[in-house]
Order: sequence, then C-alpha cells, then structure tokens
Amino acid sequence: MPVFEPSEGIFDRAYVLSEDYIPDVIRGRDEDIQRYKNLLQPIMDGRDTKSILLYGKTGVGKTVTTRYLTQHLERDINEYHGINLNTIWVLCENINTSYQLAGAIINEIREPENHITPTGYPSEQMFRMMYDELDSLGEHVIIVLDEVDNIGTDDKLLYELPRAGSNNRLQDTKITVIGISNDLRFTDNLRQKVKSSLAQRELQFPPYDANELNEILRDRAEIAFHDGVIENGVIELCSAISANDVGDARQGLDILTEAGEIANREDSEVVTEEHVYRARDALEQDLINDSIGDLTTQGKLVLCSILYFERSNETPVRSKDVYDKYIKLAEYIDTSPVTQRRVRDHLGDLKMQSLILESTKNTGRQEGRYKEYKSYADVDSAISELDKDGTMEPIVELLEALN
DNA sequence: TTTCCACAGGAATTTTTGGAGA
DNA sequence: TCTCCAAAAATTCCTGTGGAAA
Repeated sequence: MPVFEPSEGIFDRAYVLSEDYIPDVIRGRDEDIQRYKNLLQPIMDGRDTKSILLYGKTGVGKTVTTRYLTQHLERDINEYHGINLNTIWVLCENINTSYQLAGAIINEIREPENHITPTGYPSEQMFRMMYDELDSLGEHVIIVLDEVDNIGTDDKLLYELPRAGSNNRLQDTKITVIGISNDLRFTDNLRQKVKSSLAQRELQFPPYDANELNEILRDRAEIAFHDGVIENGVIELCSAISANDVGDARQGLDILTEAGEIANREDSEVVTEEHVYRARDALEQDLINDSIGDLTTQGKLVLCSILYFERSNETPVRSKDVYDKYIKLAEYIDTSPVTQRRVRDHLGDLKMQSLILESTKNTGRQEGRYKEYKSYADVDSAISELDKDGTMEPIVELLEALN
C-alpha cells in the first residue's frame, strides 16, 4: 500500500497559485513593465547598465515582474547573441550585514555540497571568495537582492557590488545589481554614496486596487482549479480582504489556496465564502504559531509571563510585574534570568510579531509612566504551541493548571 | 510653572556562541 | 586544541518622556 497517492479533488494545477509560478501575462503592470524593460535593454545591447532599485509594498508584483523579465532576457540574449546570462537571486529576509550577503551570494553560486558556513572567515576573505565565484561565471550576471532593505547600516557591499567592475574587483564578469525593497522610504535611510551606487535608476510599483487583484486571482484560479468549483463571490472576497489590507496579491493567492485546501480536506465539491473566512483565520494563526516557534527560550519565558497573567485574568499587566513573574518562571525551569532592560527588548520583539498588545499609562507623580501588556495571540493556541518545546513543559503544565 | 515618578529605550560595551584554519 | 573571527545576545549606563501633583 503506498503512503501517498495523488490527491484528487477541486485542484487541477495547484502550482499556479504558488509564489514561484510566473504567469504568461502580468496583469495591471503594463507601464511598469515597459519602463523596467527599458532599464534592462542595455544588457541585451551589450552596453553598460545602471543598478536598479525597485520598491513598493509587499505583494505588488515586484518579484514576479523581475522573474518574468530576467527569464525572458536570459532566453532572448542567448537566442540573439549566444551569450549565457546568469541571474543570481538572493532573498535578504534574514540577512542584515554585508558579510552575510557575501556568504549568501557564494552559496547561491556553489553546489550545496560546497556551501560555506555563515561565520568563521575574516571579512576580506569572505568578500574575495565572493568576487572569485562571480568572476568564475564569466559574461554577464544579474544579481537580484530581494528584500534588500533588511540589510541595515552595514551596507559596505551595497556600495561596492554595483561598482565591482569599475573598481577591478571583477575581471571576466559584468554585473548588474537589482535591489527590491518593500520599504518605500528605504532610499531615504541610505547613505548618499550607497544610494548613488545601488539606486542609479529607481522604479516604484503602486499597490493593486481591488479590480486588479480580482483580475490576477481570477486568471490564476481558472488554471489552478477545475471548472465550476469556485462559487460566485469567492474571488471577489479574497480580493477585497487583501485590497482592504495593503493591496497584496500574494496574500489574496495564499487565502485562495488555503480555502481550496480546506474545501479539499472536507471533500467539498466547491470553494465557498465560508472557506475563505476560515482560510484567512487559519493563515493568521499559522503566522502566530510560526512566530512562537521561532522565539528564543528567553522570549518564550517573557511570553509565558504574560500568558500567566492572561490566564489569571490580570491583564493588562505592567512591565515591572511581567519582569517579576518572568524571574519566577525562569527559576522554575532552572534558567538564568536576564536583566529588566533585556526583557523590555523581548517585549518589544513580541509586540513586533503581533503576539502581544502594548499600551502606555501615565499616572504622573503617583506611579509615573509605564507600559502595559496583554496577549494578542489566542491563549490556548499559544500554550499548545509552547508545549511543542520540551523545555517549557513545566510552565505549560502550570499554565494549564490555571485554566 | 516646576517637580517628580517610573520607566522607556538609545548607545556603548561585554559575553556567549559557533565556525574556520593552523 | 588553540586562536581568530563575526554575529547575536545580554549588560551597563545614561538621558528622555509626559502627565499628575505640588
């Protein structure tokens, strides 16, 4: 008996809904694509190119458009000139220094068995290895730095990389750097010399409106699902939810995919609006669970402290009391507690991840100014997620006992 | 209008962790 | 095993904040 069998049901070609799928037609971006194409044309003509910085909010088509154009450029330049154009795609999501970026570029070029480790090399050695790898590719290379705004103030490479040819760091390879940023004010925060190197040409992608989202989702749904399985109003609802948020097509596609999977699991023959609402909630919960799973032990302890007060109906709770409880919980599992200052940082991180809510109180001379916290995540779900980490088991039992 | 409270959080520094290479 | 290296986590020190009370 096989363990897995092809799942039948409402999906026809589900991969069409994935992030990696590049459609034949990019909707709602005609003018942007033409301008982008003009900036890449010098590569086709064998002329020097400028670095390009593309920015716009999440899910407005920056990545898919870049993939679409670089893929066509690779094919066309090979057909007309017999030149091999390499595109190196680096997702800078977890990269915040030039050192880490150099390591990521090396690993993009190398085979997995030759990947390097993220630390241990002197900086200059790391940069030299990166330029050697790039030079070994020869001809023309496009380096796409997706979510480049994650690279903070350590931006040496963002300045150097676009100038690598003119600075003789590369002998045999020409490179073009494309930066993609979700932060509309990214260039405002760049040092002038980095800006003039990385963002010689800029392109901004505006958010999609509900009609454009509708078109995108409908196009994909027609291929991804069997005929007639999407009930009237489902596409419009997915578009409306994502347009109402930030005009994010990725979010709309994720909700549609999840709604389809829920319908599939329940052997439903159609995807309904109710599936869409449940999909939205499930995706939100997944995000929270992922955030909890990624917390350090100290971060989990701080969250446990707030969950303790939540279970005791004593929220919102001020930071001082969170710290006192945190100390007790740390002792409870034999972990050395960190300082109050550090716990404030952890509270800030938990707030950033939408796991807790924060409000400021000020009682003047009486008790001064302080912050209060309560859980934003569903308490039962948060506790069950914490339960997956064995080290938190005694505290999870304590929290369960409060129920 | 000034003082005071209790933190909040920025900046600099130190410690810890994990990896490379001799 | 030891030294070097970079990143991340944590600590220490300090100034800033804003509203009620004086």
